[in-house]
Amino acid sequence: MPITVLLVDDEPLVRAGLRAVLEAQPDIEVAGEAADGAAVIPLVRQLRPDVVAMDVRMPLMDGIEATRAVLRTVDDPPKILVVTTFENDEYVYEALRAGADGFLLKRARPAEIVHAVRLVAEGESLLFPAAVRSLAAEYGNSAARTAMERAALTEREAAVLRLMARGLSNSEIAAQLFVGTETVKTHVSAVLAKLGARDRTQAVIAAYESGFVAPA
Amino acid sequence: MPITVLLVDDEPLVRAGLRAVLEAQPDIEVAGEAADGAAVIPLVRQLRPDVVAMDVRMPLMDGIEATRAVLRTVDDPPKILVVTTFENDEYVYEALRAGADGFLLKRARPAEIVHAVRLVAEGESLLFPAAVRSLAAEYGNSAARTAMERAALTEREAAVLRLMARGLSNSEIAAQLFVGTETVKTHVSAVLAKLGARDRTQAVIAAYESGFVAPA
DNA sequence: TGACGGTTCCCCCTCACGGGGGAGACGGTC
DNA sequence: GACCGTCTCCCCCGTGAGGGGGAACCGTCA
Repeated sequence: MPITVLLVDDEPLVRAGLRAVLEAQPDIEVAGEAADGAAVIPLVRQLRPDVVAMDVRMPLMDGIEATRAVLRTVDDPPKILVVTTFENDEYVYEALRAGADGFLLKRARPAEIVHAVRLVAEGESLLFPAAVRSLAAEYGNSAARTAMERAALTEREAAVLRLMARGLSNSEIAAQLFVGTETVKTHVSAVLAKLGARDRTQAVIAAYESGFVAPA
Repeated sequence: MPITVLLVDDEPLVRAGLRAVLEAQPDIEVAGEAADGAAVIPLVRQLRPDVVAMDVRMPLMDGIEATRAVLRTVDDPPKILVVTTFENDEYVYEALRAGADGFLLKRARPAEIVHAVRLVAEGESLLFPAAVRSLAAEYGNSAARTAMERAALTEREAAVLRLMARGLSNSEIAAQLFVGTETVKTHVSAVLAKLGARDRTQAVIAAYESGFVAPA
């Protein structure tokens, strides 16, 4: 029998995208959709999906509260796959602490999305960002890796570095993280100091060389 | 004949969503997709779409620059529909100033999305407030590679880019190549223009993503 | 209670960066 | 000869980046 999935996202476009990607698979079936966390519980009770693909950032009730609510009030709850746009979204960590089984980046390729759904359906839990990071680091060169490990970046600094490595300016990073540009500058300075980099270009190079971010 | 649309968004999920929504209409046809602004111009020339649905926030070349580039370099250009998550996204206003014909919120309902495409295709421009979102780069993004291939850097420009990708400043590159810093600046500007990069950091990212330089 | 690290934001300051021009020298091609 | 691309260098100019301070809030932990 197919894996049944409930899609929860406030953007119809994202729901349509997930539906298109998942329904192309013979073993996966989209059982229903919801536009907000508040609608999830009755739908889960009614449809009893195997997996809930849940956006973290939603109006009214976000993915964290919705995750908690589902796990608390439903017997034999579905696996919860948290969907997010940003790496290192602190909402994701909260959702994982709340009991979600894995997370999924919206920029993932269709094949990766399908893979993630199958994995959580089978009871595997997807790697935490930290695990992914250390895994990736094993493939980097050891000098850069140890530099990066010694760096011991905070969550916020790591998030800023990731966005730097995507070519974003300080003000763009600020918009992404919902903070002021002065705050971003503080984090950027901390990253540069910890990595021994003179400017953001050198920091991005270090990120690539250490495997902190990976090319194609 | 159907309205042909080119989708430009860095998130595969959003592209899939737009495609699903638009292709459900008999009079609309998705001619192609691109993950980054840098890939838009050749695709527009090749496919000659009626409408380009373009995300504003993209790595390497954002929707604003891409809009400018298309309008400047293509004869009989397509209508450009800017796609965004946030209302009041200053990027959207910039894109409209750059010559975009309308904008569209990602959280719009499918019917509204279809309506917007039909309207701009007919030559109407729509300017009601709304928004979308999206960001992030597709791993293994072919846009960077093709951008690099199309770039056709001269020997000198390639040499400068290699040194940029080692973290050298303009004056250090100048010393390394035994030329003046003004000369280096000229080459750097040429590299940025050819790669569609906004600054040296984005150029270095493109160099890594395209395999022009490889991590250790 | 107090210390501390992390996050947020503010000030002032300097300067390398990158865009906009222009220009001369060289070598090929038509 | 005229033309074009490449490489070299020059000017002015605005701004984003980054350093050096300081400060407030919060949770943790001793």
